[in-house]
Amino acid sequence: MGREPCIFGQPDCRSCHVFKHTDWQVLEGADLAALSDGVTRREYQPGEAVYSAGEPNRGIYCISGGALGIKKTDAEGNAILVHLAYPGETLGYRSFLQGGEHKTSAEAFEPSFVCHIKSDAVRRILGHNPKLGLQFLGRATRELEEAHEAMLQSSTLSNRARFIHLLALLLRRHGRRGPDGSGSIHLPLNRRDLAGMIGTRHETLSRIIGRLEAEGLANFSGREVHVANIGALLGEIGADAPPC
Amino acid sequence: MGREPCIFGQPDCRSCHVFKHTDWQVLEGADLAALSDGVTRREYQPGEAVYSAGEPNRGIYCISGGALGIKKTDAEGNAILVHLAYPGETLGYRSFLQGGEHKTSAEAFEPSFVCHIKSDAVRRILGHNPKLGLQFLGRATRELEEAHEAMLQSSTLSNRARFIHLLALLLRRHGRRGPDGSGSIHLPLNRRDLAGMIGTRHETLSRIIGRLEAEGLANFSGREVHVANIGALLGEIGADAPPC
DNA sequence: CGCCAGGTTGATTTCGCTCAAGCAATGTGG
DNA sequence: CCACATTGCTTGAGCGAAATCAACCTGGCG
Repeated sequence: MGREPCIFGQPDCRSCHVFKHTDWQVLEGADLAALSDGVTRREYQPGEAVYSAGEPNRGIYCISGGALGIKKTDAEGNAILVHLAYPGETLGYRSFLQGGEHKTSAEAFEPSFVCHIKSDAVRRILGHNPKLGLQFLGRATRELEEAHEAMLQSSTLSNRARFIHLLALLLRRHGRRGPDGSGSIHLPLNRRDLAGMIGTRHETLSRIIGRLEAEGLANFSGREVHVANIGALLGEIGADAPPC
Repeated sequence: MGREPCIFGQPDCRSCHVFKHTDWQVLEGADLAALSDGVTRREYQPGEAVYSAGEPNRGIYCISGGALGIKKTDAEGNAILVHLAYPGETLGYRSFLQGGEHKTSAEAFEPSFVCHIKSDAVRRILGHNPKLGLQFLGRATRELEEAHEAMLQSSTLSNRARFIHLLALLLRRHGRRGPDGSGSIHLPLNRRDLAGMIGTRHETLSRIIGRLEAEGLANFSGREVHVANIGALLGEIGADAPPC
């Protein structure tokens, strides 16, 4: 048989295991019922797109399991990864609100479960319940801050320092950390996407990884990474600054 | 005598000349009155800060005249300009919503008039009128898109191409354009800030400018710029792409 | 077996940063 | 009115980081 991309019926948001971490947690009563009525859950395999840039918006998505990447691509096909999305996050609210096409693509990095919510339902709730809009607003401002932080980093830090930052972040999210300051991780991304996250080419990333291994700071074997001393790794980037 | 930084009393938002371009345009009746009650207008001279990174948020701001720059600075003092703000725009809503300190600084580039709105007033309106929150949400998503666009550009385009983009944008906003495709502008920023907008050093920008002059694409004399053929300038960046 | 995608490595060159000096305009105090 | 500091901008030399082009390796798969 093998895997079939299963489409589930209407799950009930009230009993969803991530409900209290979502933007919808502020809803009650009729709004909550209306939400559940507009929801369909579906599984996505790695590499599969939830939506792609250029498509018209068809509603909003909410992640209930897995990990997704939000990519932006230019006319020449260069792609950067602008965000990693995890369970509880809302996707596609931007194009939903601006009423146009998706400007980014959302792609599963692991087998993921994503709920689709009908436009009508969201629009109706947004129109009379200020709380939901404020939740979205909070999400948007946090993402904006993340983007500004990335802009600052990309113009002040070296590629090497940015990659170390990224690695530390992925270790926190996806990794297993030992009590001795070590950590292991199965990377959810291939080298190209990893390079896209720090705004460089995959060849350059390959060299950076080679250097980190030579210095004994980390072991890479395909997507498996082992870091003996996370503190030493992070010390690297502090030491990048002038010893003033 | 000379100029004194004048603080005006409470202007009436309903009669403000930019009112219909602001986020507040959706307010009516009592909300509008409450807004006007919470407002103070004040003039800022070039270089003066409306708020600075690290300060606690004390309310939000609305620009009624001039031009401001939103800067983000890191620990080493490197600064980038993340946004140019014009009349009608709302400032400081991010830290206001997240309840913390300002993560960016807002600085006048021209003599500017900015209204301050008391936190209480905004919080009260946001709590019961969904429309205002949705306006803010729209603003946040547009800024987010702008930030993502900048991230993509900074990792795919050369400094030269980014500067040409910026120049074209400033020409649209601040410049006078002739019917023959020419354009003139008095730059609202010094070289350092200009460099900060494209994520490079001022020396590098200076060289880029020198090259553009040598190629006859633009004339720079201090902050005065004249472009003979905007089309040719923009053609440059299209031509940067491989002639495939 | 050949093909292909993902990854590594090498050689070369371009780009932009750093450090440093120089220059013009402006302001300041004696 | 002159010596002097200050600020904003430009220029030069040298260097290092990273992009580019290209070859090559590896494991999976029809």
